[in-house]
Amino acid sequence: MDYSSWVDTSLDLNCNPFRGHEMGTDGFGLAKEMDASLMERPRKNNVSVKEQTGALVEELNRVNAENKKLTEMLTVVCENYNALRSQLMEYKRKNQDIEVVNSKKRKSGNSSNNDNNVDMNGNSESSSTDEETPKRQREEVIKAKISRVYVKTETSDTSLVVKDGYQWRKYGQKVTRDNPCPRAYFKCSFAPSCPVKKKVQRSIEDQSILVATYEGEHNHTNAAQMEATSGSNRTLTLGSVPRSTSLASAGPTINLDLIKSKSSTDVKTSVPRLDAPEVRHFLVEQMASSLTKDPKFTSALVAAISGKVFQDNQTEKR
DNA sequence: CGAATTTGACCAGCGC
DNA sequence: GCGCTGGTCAAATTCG
Repeated sequence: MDYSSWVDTSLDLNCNPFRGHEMGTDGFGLAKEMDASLMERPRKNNVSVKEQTGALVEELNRVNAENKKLTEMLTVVCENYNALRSQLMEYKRKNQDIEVVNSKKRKSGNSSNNDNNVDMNGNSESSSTDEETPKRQREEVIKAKISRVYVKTETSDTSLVVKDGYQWRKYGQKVTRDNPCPRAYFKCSFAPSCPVKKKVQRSIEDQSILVATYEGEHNHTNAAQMEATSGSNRTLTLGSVPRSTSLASAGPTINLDLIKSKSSTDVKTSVPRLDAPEVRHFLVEQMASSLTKDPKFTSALVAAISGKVFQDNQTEKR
């Protein structure tokens, strides 16, 4: 059975490791169990309504327990992620200091695609005491807000499109020296005044991975935030430019806003509230759509309903 | 027909 | 100064 389409909303959480058979790691074992119980129900003609109600209540309790467990696991995952991230920040900062000393000769404005020399605190290192024009200062501010996102795609997919919830207009494409795959240049077209640019190029090591480099900060709200509740967009981006470096699977990605967290001390404030009504609503919709998209679930539902109807007809005739 | 994309030309920065 | 390279512009083309 292919549950891959369900993985999207379950975040790969194995919510119920105790139920062994065929559960996989999709976190939707419960749905399948309900499914099975629905299938069984018509056969149990002698089961009274009371017993059925009791079973349903029991099932509901299990759903609640599982939901609680999922929430707890999600919280733990978020906490672990934050801890790891702050460690990574610390490590990068230390590396940065060393690298800056080694590369003082380099001009500050020369940042190629493979240049990882970006201060995560939003400060661009400049050792020169030259007078700086406002234009140059502005450029440095923009360049300081650089983030990179890795998106895994199908190798057959030749388009350089990274769905991140924003609207982009392609304004150029170039083959660069260090990578035979062309690099595409995008500008944010959601707001005319938005200064954010995006470069997308396939990774030279793994051509199935798209490397999207964001420059600048959006000065408007995210289009995905507006579309999220409609359920049409499977990408949930909370906040502005995704600051995190993520290796997403082919398909939907969940980008968490990390740009506002300048230090590890305020990391918690940047984590989206999982109990926020918007997020809950979105998750519920995604889960519902995941269920309805599965043909086996719908066919089982149809079988269960028709079985129930058939059963009712039989009892009425008696 | 308007919007989006493509693509060759152009420009600026850098190294030699 | 010249060539190379990355980035941007804008006319041409394609697409919905």
